[in-house]
Order: sequence, then C-alpha cells, then structure tokens
Amino acid sequence: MQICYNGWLSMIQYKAKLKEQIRRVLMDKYPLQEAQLEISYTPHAKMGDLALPFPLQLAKKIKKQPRELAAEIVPLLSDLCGVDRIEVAGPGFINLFLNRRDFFLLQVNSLHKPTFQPEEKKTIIEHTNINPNKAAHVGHLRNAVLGDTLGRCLKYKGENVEIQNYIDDTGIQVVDVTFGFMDMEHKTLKDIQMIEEKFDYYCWDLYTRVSSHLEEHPEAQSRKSEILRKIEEGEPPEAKIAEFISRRILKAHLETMKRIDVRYDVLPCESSILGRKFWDEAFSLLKEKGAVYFVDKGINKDCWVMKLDDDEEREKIIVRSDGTVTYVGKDIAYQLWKFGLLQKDFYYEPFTEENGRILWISTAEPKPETASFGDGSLVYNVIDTRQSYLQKIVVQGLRSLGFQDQADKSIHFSYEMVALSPKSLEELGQKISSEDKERNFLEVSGRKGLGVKADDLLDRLEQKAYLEVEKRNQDLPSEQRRLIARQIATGALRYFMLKFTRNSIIVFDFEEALSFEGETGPYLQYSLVRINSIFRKLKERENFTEKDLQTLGIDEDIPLDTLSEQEQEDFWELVIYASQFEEEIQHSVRSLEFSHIAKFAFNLCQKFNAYYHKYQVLAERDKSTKSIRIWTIQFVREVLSNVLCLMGIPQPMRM
RNA sequence: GCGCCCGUAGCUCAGCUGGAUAGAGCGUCUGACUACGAAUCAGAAGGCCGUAGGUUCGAAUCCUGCCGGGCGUACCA
Repeated sequence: MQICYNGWLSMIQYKAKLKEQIRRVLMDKYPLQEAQLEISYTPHAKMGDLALPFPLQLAKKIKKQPRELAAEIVPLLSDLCGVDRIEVAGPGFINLFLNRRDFFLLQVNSLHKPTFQPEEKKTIIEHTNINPNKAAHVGHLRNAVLGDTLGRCLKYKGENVEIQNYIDDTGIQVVDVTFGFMDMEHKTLKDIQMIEEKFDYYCWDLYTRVSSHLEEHPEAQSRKSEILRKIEEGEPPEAKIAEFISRRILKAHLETMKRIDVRYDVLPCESSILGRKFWDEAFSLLKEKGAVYFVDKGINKDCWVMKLDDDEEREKIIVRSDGTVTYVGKDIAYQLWKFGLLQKDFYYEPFTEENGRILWISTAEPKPETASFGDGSLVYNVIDTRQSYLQKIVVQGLRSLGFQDQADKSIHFSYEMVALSPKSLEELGQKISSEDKERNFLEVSGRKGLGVKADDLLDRLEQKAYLEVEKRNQDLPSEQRRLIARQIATGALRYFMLKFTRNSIIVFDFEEALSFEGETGPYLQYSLVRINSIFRKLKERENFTEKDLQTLGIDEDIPLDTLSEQEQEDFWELVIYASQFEEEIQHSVRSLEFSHIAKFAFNLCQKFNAYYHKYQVLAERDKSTKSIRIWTIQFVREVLSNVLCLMGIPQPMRM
C-alpha cells in the first residue's frame, strides 16, 4: 500500500481525493458520470466505513447483475490510498475499509484548516423583523435562531455575511398602538416616556385592547388612516409618538435577542425607505416596465396592482386607493436596495454600541457618522411560510424589472410557525373556547395577546437552570452560577428551535421546551463539560497542558492495535462519525435544514457519552492507550465545540 | 374552488437527491453512582411508515387517486 496523503484532509477533501482516484481508474472502462460517484456511509462499521453505491446504477445502464459488476470492479480499485480493504456488499455496494491510523491523523490535523471557499461577494440575511409594537414571542425566537444559525454557518464557510433586521416602524401595527396610547389612554408623548414598567409588555397588553376596541368600533378606521398618513409624512405629535414607541420596543427586542446571543449588523427602517424615496424610485421602475398597472374600475378601483404569474385571475394590490403603499410594495423597494439595484443608499447612525461593535440604524437624513450596507449578491429572507405568497410577489417584482439573476438569488428561507397546545394555553391562564379545545394546536396571535412571550420563557429557563446549577455547584459564587444558568437557558432554547425540521409546526409545550434531559441543548453542553473536566483534571493532577497535547506523539505512532478489539471499534465509531461534521454543515446550508446539525451534534454526544462510560482516561495506566484516549476526546471536543458554536449554543466550563 | 405543507412507535419527531435489518427523545419496565460529574449510561417492550394503485432489481422516500389535518389565497404583515 502506497502512502499518498500527507498532512491533513477533512472528510470532504478525503472523499474528493478518493473520487478522483476512482474516476481515473474506471473512466475509460465504464460509462461513469461524475454525479453517480457519490461516497456514502455504511449502516454498520462491520460492513466497512465508506460505501460506493454506483455499481447499482451502472449495472442498470450496462445490463449486468449489480453484484457481479461490483465484483468485477473491486480488483481494479485495490490500490486506493488509505484503503486497507475493499469488498462487495449487499445488493452491489462496494465498501471500503479505511486505514484507521492514517485517517485519524489526517482528521486531527485538519481541524482549524479551511475546507470551504466563499462563493458570494456578499450574502445578506434578513431575519427577526418583529413589528415594533409589542413584546417578542416564541415564534420570533424561532425566526431569529434560524436566521442567526444560517449566518454563523455561512461565516464558517468563509462568506461575507451581513445580518439585517428590518424594522417596520411605519406599519399598521405601530399605528394601532399609537392609536391606543393617544385615543384610548389619552397619553401625551411625555406620559408615554414616563411609563416605567417593561415597555414591550405594556404594549403587548395595550395592543390586544386596541384590537378588540377596533373590532367593536369600525368607525375608528378613519382615525387610523389619519395616524398612518401623519406617521408616513412625519407630522407631530403622531409621528413623534410612533417613533418613540418603535424605538423603545426595538431596544427591548434587541435586549431579548441578546439574551440568546443573536446580533445584527444593521437595522433598515421602513421609515427610511419612505424618507429616502426608495419606494418612489421602485414605483417608477415598476410602472415603466408595466409590472404594475392602474385599475379604474371594479373591486380594486383606484389601486395600482400587480398580476400574478401563475394566476391570471388574481391581482395583488401594491398601492392602495388612498395612495399609501402596502408592505409588499415597500418590500420590493427594500429587496432592490439589498441587491444594490437602487441608485442610492440609506444614511446611517449608530443605534447601540457594545464592546466597540456598532449596530447601525438607517436614517433618511444625513448624519455625521455614516456607514454603508446592502449591495449583496445573495439574499436570504427568513420569514415564516405563511408569507410565501408575498415573498413570491417580491421575487416576481424583481423578475418583471428584468433582474433575473437577483430574482434567482432571492431566497425565501421559510419555516413553519410555532403554535400553542391547548395545555400550554391553559398554563398561560388563557381562556379557550370549547371548539378551540378540540384542536391540536392554536396559532399564536399578537392581536389577541395569545402567545408565550420570549422573555417569560427565557426567565423560566434561567430560573430552572439556576436551581440545577445551584444543586451541583455549591462552591461557585452566585454570579458565576447566574452566568451558567443563562448559558444553559440559551443552549436549551436554541437547540429546541433547531431540532425540528423547518417544515414542522412546533406545537409549543412548556414541559418539552423546559427540559434539560434527553435530546436537548444542555445534554450537548453537559457532554462538552465532561470532556473539559477531564482536561481540567489532567492539568490539575498531571500538569498536562495544551502544549503537552501537541507533543503527545500523535504524529509518530498511534499503536491502535494495542487497544482491545472492542475499544478499537468504539474508538473508530466515534472518530469516523465526528469527521463528518463539515459534511453536515454543508448539507445543512444547502438544504437550509439546521436540524441536521442539531441531530449530528446530539448523536455525536450520545456516542461520546457511551465511550466515556466505558473508557477511563485519567486512571488509565498504559501510556499509549491513555494517549490515544486523550486524542480521541480532544478530537471530539474540537468538533463538538465547532458545532455548538455554529448553533449558537454557549459552552460553559462547568454546569 | 385554487396553491403550498403535513400524516412514521402511546406522545414529540429524524430518516439527504429511491438502496443494505425503519431510527431518536419523552413516557413505561429492568439494571448501573464511596464519580474522568447519574443533566449520564446499559437493556427491554412498542411500528401493515394514513389508504389504494403505479414506476423498478429495489419505495417511508418518486408519480396518481382517495381519506384526514394545517396554512395561504386582505386596500394586515
């Protein structure tokens, strides 16, 4: 067997090398397309490590028995680098047994080395986008966690990522709360500023009162229209009050998101889109191209509408009969700006600053300090699936303006809603009608005030985590315990939001969301804490440091065969699984399905915990066995730490 | 009506472009802590993968019909 790999190779690179060799050998003998040359994994380690399914497809093409064909190919592949053994398996797979020592070396050395290359000039992710008129709820948390995780993964890939949180500060929902303060509570701006209680919670309640008030008083519509117009045109006092509300709520939202370690680069505001006349520019473009047209009769009389590509019958209203623009209209302008397709940019000013990192907010007027955003080449909009229709219209808008590429690179990252079980509603003290009781779940409704507030949930998680930490870590100062409780709460919440596929409706259940056992974030954190504990004790007892790790002799010789047969298997199962982490990231990014990463991390921890129970590190007397075990857990530690980082799950040193 | 999505173990969910014996967690039952932390581990029980057809060497996965459920189809977002 020749030695053909040196240094380091991640699994992705390793497979690429294998494919290259296989192609070279088989190219002129079989009609083999590259696409078929996938390398997958075997269901069981006994069957080998990597599997080549291509004989199954090839057999069909050249009319042979799959197993026969595979048997015929096997001898041709006898010289694959790093492969100890190769055999036909099952219906006609070719399975490869890797040289474990060589492979492990390559993997360990490939940590912290780049496998990916950036593909985009700039990737923009828009997420969170909570209406700034009430407190954030669990549904918003799902959005933020998904968007934030996507951002982390793309950055890991090396992409230039810009995170935007769009603020609908001139929309109907802000109008409603403004109406509530002014017309129902008869408060002045000053009165509102004086409110001391948690402002987003105050507005949450106010908003539900406004909603039911408006249902009973349809005549208030005209007053609402007046408020909307005044806000859009910047007329006091309505405009000032609305601005104060939206900014103060926005601050609350940012605080909530900070609790789970979600941050943004820029906050583009709808008010700036109007103020900078982005919409006017977009509107004239749309008119020019005939993408929108004016309706002079019928149900949509006096509106500017857009026709839907796949439904001739339907017209979507873009400009209302009173001349105001719908959200979709402004969204088209916003999307154009994201791709740098408008002639201008916003102005900006710092909104918050933390550790020297400035979060910018858009303005319509020039400010002394400024920055530049937008002009991306790829755009992800993280918005729940109920808005698919509207997202389609936005993309269609780009297309009808002739921006084909940008339309293709506008990606609606859609996900299902978070709903509430009747049980959790009861727990919230909500009255539910008997007909609703029959249903499996109920939609969260901001209007009805039906929902689990994000901060409430996080408070409960922290509280529970604190009690657990207190039980186990009496020696730690309480401040430390608080920090750890927060880390656990964040880990639990973020994992919970990622473990489901985006297509599945999360029927929120307190017991499930508050769990720290089984398939949860804290399980992952606990696994890492255990590994870190071993290293901490190695240091305490043997003065073993990171430096010693480097010189532990992994490069020289790893005498795997000194281990028991069983241990060799257990070692290998852990290692080969851990090596797949970058493939999982790739897979997740391509499919926008982060539950893959979540499951991977969980499975890895399960394998690790089993290994941990079986094999001692500290107490091991045989030096080389101990070294191998140290390197094994070190490898797992690195991989797990990476993966947790991508999911935004904090890594406490103790818990 | 039309469009999109879902139906897998008692419950909550995985199962990638069709592939080797359908997997987890929770719950239930049996075991394992004078500890590299039991927020853990080992084991057991539990499944005509909604239903009927089709495509093929092979279907939980692809196609069609049906049944059951959700969402969307606003001059709300």
